[in-house]
Amino acid sequence: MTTTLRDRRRRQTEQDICAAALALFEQHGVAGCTSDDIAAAAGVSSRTFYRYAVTKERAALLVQADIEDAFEAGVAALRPTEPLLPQLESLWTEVLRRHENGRSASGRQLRSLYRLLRTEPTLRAAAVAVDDERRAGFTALLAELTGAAPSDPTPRVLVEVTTAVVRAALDRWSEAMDDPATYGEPDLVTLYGEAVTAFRAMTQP
Amino acid sequence: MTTTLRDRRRRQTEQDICAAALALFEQHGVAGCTSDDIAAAAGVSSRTFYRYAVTKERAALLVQADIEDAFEAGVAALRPTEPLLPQLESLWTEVLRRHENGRSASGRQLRSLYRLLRTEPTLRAAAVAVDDERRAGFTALLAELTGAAPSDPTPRVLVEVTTAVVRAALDRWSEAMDDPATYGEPDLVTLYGEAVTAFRAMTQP
DNA sequence: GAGCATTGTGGCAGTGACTGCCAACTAGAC
DNA sequence: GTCTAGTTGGCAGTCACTGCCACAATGCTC
Repeated sequence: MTTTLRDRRRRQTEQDICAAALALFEQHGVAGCTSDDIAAAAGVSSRTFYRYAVTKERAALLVQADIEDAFEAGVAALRPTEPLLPQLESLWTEVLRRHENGRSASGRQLRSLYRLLRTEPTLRAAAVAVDDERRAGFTALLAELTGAAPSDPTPRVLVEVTTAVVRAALDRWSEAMDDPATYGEPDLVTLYGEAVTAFRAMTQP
Repeated sequence: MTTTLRDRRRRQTEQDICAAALALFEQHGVAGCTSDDIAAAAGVSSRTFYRYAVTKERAALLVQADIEDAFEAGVAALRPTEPLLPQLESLWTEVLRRHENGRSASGRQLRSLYRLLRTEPTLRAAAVAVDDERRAGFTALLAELTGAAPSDPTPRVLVEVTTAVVRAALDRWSEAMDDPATYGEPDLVTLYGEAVTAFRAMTQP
């Protein structure tokens, strides 16, 4: 067993905190509950709540850490000599498909989160902030992988643009949950595919 | 005179607050000064400081409001029937050129801000949050302008992608200021041009 | 399985960011 | 001049977050 007891505990309390935050945010709104409330609901002291969550809002964002970890791992496994844009696009497709499962617990939590993002500006602010941090990591990784010169804009543009398309898809996903009339059954992978198509259409007229 | 005295006062204190925030952030770091400090330096009470700045960090971000206002105005003046991507790209070029002036006061403040963004994570978090808010506005405007269906991903993708390229350029700009050895004389418009070139290269292999 | 090193946890006190409320003021309209 | 609406300042209060320290649990080693 490579995972020690401490590791498992750690992951467990992390999940507890995240679940508690999502539940309370949904029930009372972000402004309607305190960090102490979340900590208590997760069965943990206020102090350790902050050790895990760093910020009240970020507690709810822990669900998507897995996704971004998966993407980062995928970036490390790219083939730097072949065209990167299509590789990154199919990597995103793969990652999104694997995590969007509406039947798994984390899949449902992910939906909760993105529903909340539409109505909770402070939560959204936190989300874009962590997103930005992660992007910096992706960019550094990609730059190292391709051996690009530090002044070469390519890695940055690549990361910024591909994540921009993903963001467009995620925003539509959020919207679709509150408004199923306009969209049909909202399926994240499909929405991402449509965003990629729109992207292609606009770059090749 | 269409601008009333109140308007002028308002703009003045806004600039005072912004200038004070930038100065203190540069001198003592964001964590090294309180919102009261900034308010006092701007000659205003703590209460009205928050009325203008909303957030301690956002005080410094008021400099770039002009730029985003200019871009938004430009979006409203686009020709919806012609290809939008090149229009948006030249709009950004235009807007950046007009505001990057290193000799004007606001131009120097803009540089200060972007230098700070590299070293101050909380400031950067606030910056990406306001950026996100503005993008939502751009997207809504563009959607209305083109008369796209609400389920059409095109406006969103368009805004996300074009701003993504700008962000890549701005990040390199920040970096260039602290490291003039790697880059030559950092010129924002040039950097943006290079980012656009990289973008083209990666979409048309 | 006892003892030691490492890591995780809780409690507490303190700082400071932000808000609601109200009272005083000031520009603008007539 | 006066009335109205927008603007400001001063509290007082809440709550997010942090540093510090004592204590507990885990993992390692013999």
